[in-house]
Amino acid sequence: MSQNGQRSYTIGDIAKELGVSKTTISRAISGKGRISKETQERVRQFIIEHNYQPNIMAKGLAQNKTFNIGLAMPEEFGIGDLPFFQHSVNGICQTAAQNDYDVILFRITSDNLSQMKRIIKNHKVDGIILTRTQCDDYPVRLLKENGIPFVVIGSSLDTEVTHADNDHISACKMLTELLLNRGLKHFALIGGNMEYFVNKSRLRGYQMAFEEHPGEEVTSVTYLNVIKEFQIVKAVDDALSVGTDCIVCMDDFICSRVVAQLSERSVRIPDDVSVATFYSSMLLEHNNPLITGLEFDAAKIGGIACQMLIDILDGKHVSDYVSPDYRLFMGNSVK
Amino acid sequence: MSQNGQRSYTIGDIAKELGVSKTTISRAISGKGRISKETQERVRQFIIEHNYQPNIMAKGLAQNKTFNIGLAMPEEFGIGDLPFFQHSVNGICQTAAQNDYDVILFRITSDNLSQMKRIIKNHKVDGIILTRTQCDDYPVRLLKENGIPFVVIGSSLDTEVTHADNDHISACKMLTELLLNRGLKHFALIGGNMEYFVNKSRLRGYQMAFEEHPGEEVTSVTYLNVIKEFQIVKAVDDALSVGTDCIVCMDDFICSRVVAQLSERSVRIPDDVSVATFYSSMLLEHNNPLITGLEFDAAKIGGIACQMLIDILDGKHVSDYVSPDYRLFMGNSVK
DNA sequence: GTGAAAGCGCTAACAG
DNA sequence: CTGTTAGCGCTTTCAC
Repeated sequence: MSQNGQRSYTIGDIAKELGVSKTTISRAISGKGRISKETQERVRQFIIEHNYQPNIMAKGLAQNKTFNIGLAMPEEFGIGDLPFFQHSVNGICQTAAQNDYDVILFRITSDNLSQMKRIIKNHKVDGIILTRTQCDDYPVRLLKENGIPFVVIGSSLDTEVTHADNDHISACKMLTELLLNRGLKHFALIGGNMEYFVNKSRLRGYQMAFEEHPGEEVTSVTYLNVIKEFQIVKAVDDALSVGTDCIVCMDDFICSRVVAQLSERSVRIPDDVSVATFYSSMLLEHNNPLITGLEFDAAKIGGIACQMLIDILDGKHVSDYVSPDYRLFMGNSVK
Repeated sequence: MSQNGQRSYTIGDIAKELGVSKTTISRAISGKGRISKETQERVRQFIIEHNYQPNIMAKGLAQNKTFNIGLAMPEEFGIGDLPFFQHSVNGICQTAAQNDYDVILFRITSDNLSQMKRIIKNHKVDGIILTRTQCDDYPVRLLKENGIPFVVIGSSLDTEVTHADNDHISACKMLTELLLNRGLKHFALIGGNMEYFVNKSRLRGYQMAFEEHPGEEVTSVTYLNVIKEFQIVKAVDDALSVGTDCIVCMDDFICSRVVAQLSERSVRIPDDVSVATFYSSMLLEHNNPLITGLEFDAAKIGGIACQMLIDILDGKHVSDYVSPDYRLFMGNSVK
C-alpha cells in the first residue's frame, strides 16, 4: 500500500499486466542477466508511466542489504566542529542519494556506543562512516569485531582502516612557509586537543616548515591542549609577553577566541601581531580584519568518503584518499 | 548471516531449539496474542542468552513498516542555525532510539525536494520531521498529498499540521518587558528574514510588551529582513544615529554581528547602549560582556517532536505542543 | 495456549 | 532470452 491509499505496483502486478514473469521484470529493472532490448524497453515504459517504485524492504530482505549507511555524529561538539560536520553531511547525503542509499544518523560519544550497537544488531545499515575520530578509537574496534564495513573521515595510524582526509600536513606546512617568507620571526602556535590526529598532523606540517628553514633566527613557542577559555587567555598573554609577532591558531574556534582576546587588549592585527589559522570556517568569515587561513572542502571529502564506502560494499578495492584540494585564503591579518 | 560470519538466529532457529513453532516465538517477542507465561519466559531467556536480534527488514516487509523516521535538514543554513539544528538532532535521535526507530537524514531546499521524494517513493520512512520551516511550505503540501505522517518543529498558521515549538511570543514579550522595566527608553529591534514564522512570533512578543506599557515615553524603531552584513551595518548606524539606548536582536547571528559592529565603533556595552537577544546560543557564549538573552532547549523540543511523530504512527491522537520551557540568561549587556 | 500455512515483494538458482 | 521454483525472516489469519 502506498501511503495515500492507492496500492502501489509490485513486480507481480507488472508481470501480469505485461504478460511475462516476475523474474523478467526483476531482470529488466536490475539489468542483470540476459534480457531482450525489447522487453526491457516495454518494462521501462510501464514503470515510468505507472510510477512504479520497488519496495526496498523486500529487496533488502532478499539480498540481505539495507541500502542505508550509518553516519556517526559526535555528540560532544564545540561550535567549531559544526560547520565541518554539517558540510560533510551535505556531501555524504548527496553522494548516498546518487547511489540510491540513505543516511542513518546516530549519536556517538567516546564512552557510549549504545546507539551504534543498536544499529548494528538491528541490521539497519550496510556500512558506517565515522568522522573526526580520536587517535585511540574504541568505535573502530567494535566495527572491526563485528565485521561492519566502514570508512573514516580523518586520519589515524591504523593501516587497516580506510581513510578519507585532507592533506593537513602539506597545507599547514605551506601556510607556515608563507608566514616565514613574509619575514615573521617570532611564532606562537596555539593548538587544541592533541588526542585528535588532525592536530598532530597540523603540528607536523608546522614543524616541517621550520625544519626546512635552517639557519634563520626565528623562534617558536607552542601551546598545545589549549581547550578552556582560561587556557587561551593564558596562551595569548604568554605569547605577547615573549614578543611574538605571529600567532598561528590550529583551528577556527581557537582563532576566534584569540582574536577576541587581542581585541580586548587593544593589540592591533596585523600591525602589532599577525594572525593565521590552520582551519578557517564560517566562524571567522565576518571577522575584521579577515583572517588568513586554510580552507577545506568538507562537502567534497564527505562525498568521497561516502563513495569509498559504497565501493567497499560493492566489493571493490579502495585505498586511502588524501585530498590535495585545499585553498589558502589570504585575508589581511598577516603583515 | 551476521556480518562477522556466524549466522545469526532467526525465529525459526529458536523455534527448533525450543521445540515450539515460529508463531509462538513471534508471539512471545511481540507480546501479542495469547501465550503462557512459562513459554514466554523460556523464549525471553533464550533470546538474551544467545543475543538474538530480530531482522528489521523481514519485520518491516511483513508489517509494511520501516521503523525509520525521516529528518529534513535545511541545506541552506547560516552558522546561527547550526547549534539549534544540531541540538534538535540530538534529542530526536535519542527519542527515536528509545522507541527502536532510526533517523534517516536528508537534505531539503526550498526549490529542491528530490531527496524527500526519493525517500517517500522508496518507502524508506514511516514519517517525517520537518524543521524550521518557512511560512509558505511546499514540503508540507507534498507530504499531505502523499499522506505521509509528519510533524513540524516550529510553527505556522496551518492548523492541519502538528507542531512542536517553543513559546517564542511569551519569551520575547517577557524579555522586552524586562528591558522596559529597566528604564530603557529608545529601542531598536533588528531582525532577519521575516518569511520565517519564528521571526513573526518574536516580533509579536516584542510588540505585545509595548502595547501593555502605555503612556510611556518610549520609542522603538525596527529593522526587519536584515540578512546581509551591509544591512546589519546600516541598521546599527541608523539605530545609533537616532539615539537608541537598547538594541534588541532577533537571533544569535544578528546579535554577534551587532556586537562586532559596536566594538568597531568603540561603542561600549552596556554603558553606551544595552544589547539583548531573542535567541542565545553557543555563538555568543564567549562574548565579553555576556549577552542577556533567551535560551531554549532545542534537544528537548526535538525529542518531543519525535515522540509526537511516533505517537501519530501508533495511531494515537496528538495535538500541538508549545513548550513553556525557556530561560532568560542574565548577562551584563543590559544597563 | 499453540501450530500450520500463507504471504509481504523481491532475488536467485536452475531449467528450458 | 524467459519462466519455475524456492526462499529471505517475520507476521498473521485460521484452525485445533
